[in-house]
Amino acid sequence: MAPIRPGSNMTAIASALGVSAATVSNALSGKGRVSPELGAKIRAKAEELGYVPSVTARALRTGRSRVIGLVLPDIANPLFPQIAQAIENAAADAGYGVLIADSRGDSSMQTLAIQRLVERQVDGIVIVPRLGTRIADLGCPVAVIDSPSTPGNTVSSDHWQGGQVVADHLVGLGHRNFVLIGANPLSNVQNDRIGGMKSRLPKGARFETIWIEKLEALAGAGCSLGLKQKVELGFTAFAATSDLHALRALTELQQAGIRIPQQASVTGFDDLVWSSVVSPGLTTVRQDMAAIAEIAVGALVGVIGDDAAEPDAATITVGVTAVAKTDRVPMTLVARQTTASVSSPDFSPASPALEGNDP
Amino acid sequence: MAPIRPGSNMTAIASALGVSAATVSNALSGKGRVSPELGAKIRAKAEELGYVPSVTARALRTGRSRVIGLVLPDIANPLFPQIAQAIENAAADAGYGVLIADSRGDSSMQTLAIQRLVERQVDGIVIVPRLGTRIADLGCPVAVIDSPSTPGNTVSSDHWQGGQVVADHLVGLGHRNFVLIGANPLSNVQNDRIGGMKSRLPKGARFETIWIEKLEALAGAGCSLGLKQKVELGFTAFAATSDLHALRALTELQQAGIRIPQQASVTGFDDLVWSSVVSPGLTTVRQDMAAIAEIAVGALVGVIGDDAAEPDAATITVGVTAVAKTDRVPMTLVARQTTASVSSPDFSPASPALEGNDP
DNA sequence: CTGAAAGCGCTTACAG
DNA sequence: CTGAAAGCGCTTACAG
Repeated sequence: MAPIRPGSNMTAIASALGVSAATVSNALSGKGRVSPELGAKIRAKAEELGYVPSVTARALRTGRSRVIGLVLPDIANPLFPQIAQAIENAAADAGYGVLIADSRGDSSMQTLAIQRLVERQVDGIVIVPRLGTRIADLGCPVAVIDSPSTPGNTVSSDHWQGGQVVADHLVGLGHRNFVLIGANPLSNVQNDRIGGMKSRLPKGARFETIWIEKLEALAGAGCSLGLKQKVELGFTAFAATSDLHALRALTELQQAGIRIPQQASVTGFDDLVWSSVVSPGLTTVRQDMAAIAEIAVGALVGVIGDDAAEPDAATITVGVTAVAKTDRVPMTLVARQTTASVSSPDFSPASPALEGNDP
Repeated sequence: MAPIRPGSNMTAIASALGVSAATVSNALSGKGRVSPELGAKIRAKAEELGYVPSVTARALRTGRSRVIGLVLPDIANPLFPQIAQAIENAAADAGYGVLIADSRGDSSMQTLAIQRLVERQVDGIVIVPRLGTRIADLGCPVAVIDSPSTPGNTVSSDHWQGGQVVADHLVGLGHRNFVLIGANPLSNVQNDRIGGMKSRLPKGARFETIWIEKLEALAGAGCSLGLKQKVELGFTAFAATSDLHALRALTELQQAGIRIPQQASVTGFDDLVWSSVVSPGLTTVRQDMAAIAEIAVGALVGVIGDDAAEPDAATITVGVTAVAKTDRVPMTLVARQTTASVSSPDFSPASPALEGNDP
């Protein structure tokens, strides 16, 4: 097969104009000094010939590919579209392409997926690490998106604050009896969210936390989280650490004949696609992915730098973590269940007011 | 910044062994004839030095980047994770990387996103086209994933057959009164799915089709599809062309106090993440994304070819469509609502049996 | 079987 | 301000 790219290269422009390729390069990059007139002529000719620079040649020469990699623990994660979109946008704005990696759901494949990226000579990698994973030195700059509670430098939403926002909203609706629903007690993100929620529950509020790791396992008939019983026990607010769990709670409650939001409120996190589609809509908290992506990509680009690759093997930079400090990006409430018929803001259940049964 | 990659290149191996770079290249690629002993020595030394080939240099020399692009109309599409994962896997198996493109939700940006990909010299592009979009000649091989009903060469699930599978399932449960729910009457995919469903409704069955394009608009309080009334009119099966619409139907029915699956069955399409999480689970139809991705990537790789780029400008290949024929990949039912209390398989509604009120 | 040479398209010191 | 030269790391005819 013939080459895909149009035939025009710097040499073509140079010879068409009787100048050198170096001058064309200088004119087009604006780096070397070129007379205004010649510069204009060169740019015009480039335009005329439909010149498209060869990123490949540039990469070979400069040692920078202008591509970053994106790694998620599980590409099937419902948050992936939001993240990928934000990263791609931020990268494109910075002149970078985004190569994706998938570990095929297998934890042990994650390293291989990252390695494939490195072999493709990405200039840096954005990683949303698998739960509990420490990212090894990759030999290239890395930006980690994770909870601020995670050791090491990360960019992240302020999940704790997000939890507070949800709790404030629920408390404002009059709720005093909370069921907090999490997926994994080892997740820093989820612990932050739950911690933030708890921190805003008023004196006398009652809460209970349930962790449900394998949500799909409940799909079988008869399986349930027992949420109906919680309602019978006087719980009225069901606050999940993810929209997926909130969806489970919503449908299970509805299935049990509980009216939402009249008898109970359900909230989630992340404003995933279905939260605006279910009836009633899910109150949730949205991450500012654009801001997170900008910080992550910006940090990466900063470390990658603009200087050319000097073949100075002695100073090979290994395992740079690009994000220099822990950035916390605020989250915003998306309230879709704005009413609730909780008896009164001062309502206390018949059972003694507990500070919770949590460990 | 110093170059990221380890210092070892072919020249390093060559000089360490006192041979030429050409021989190293031949030994490592297995293309030129090299004596078995020398070949082994070279491979050992490469291993020892931690040699990683420069994809950049190879790309510059061969004219092929070994990267393909992936373009979806809307990266926020809930099917995106499934597709991206499948394409990435198929591409990795074929030795290709995957660069993503995003049009930022803006239809007019799609062309720009594709152009960015082309400028990065991808060897080919996999496109899931925006509704009604014809893909212009891109100057590089393209594989289109779309409905088989779409003009031109495409790879696709057999959406019609998928519709039949759903209908067969519902009919088998005893349903005779169907509400078909689609998102967009202009979508070939959805028309195929609905067409397939209709084709399997038995004589005397009644059906009605409703199209609901802006699902999110329903999130507001009071908005509804009026599904409760449908139940009152005797409809028992609600079959949507997407899990997102099915989710809306499920929650709206539950919200209205209808018991699922006792009083009505709800089915969707695509086995999106929440279909196994809601209560009760959604019966749905799964696409074989792995097979589709393999066909798409395989076709692309076939067109890209193994031959080197001869600078034969006269035969620049423009707008190749890589997929040579319309492939139809069968879909499989995922039944999660396996019971229904429809009076009897021969039950006919009081109202006259219609062939449907559809145009 | 092995090597010397050219070249993919660009950028970057270094001269002029 | 402009150009000649070298080189990023590889592959591919072509000689030997």
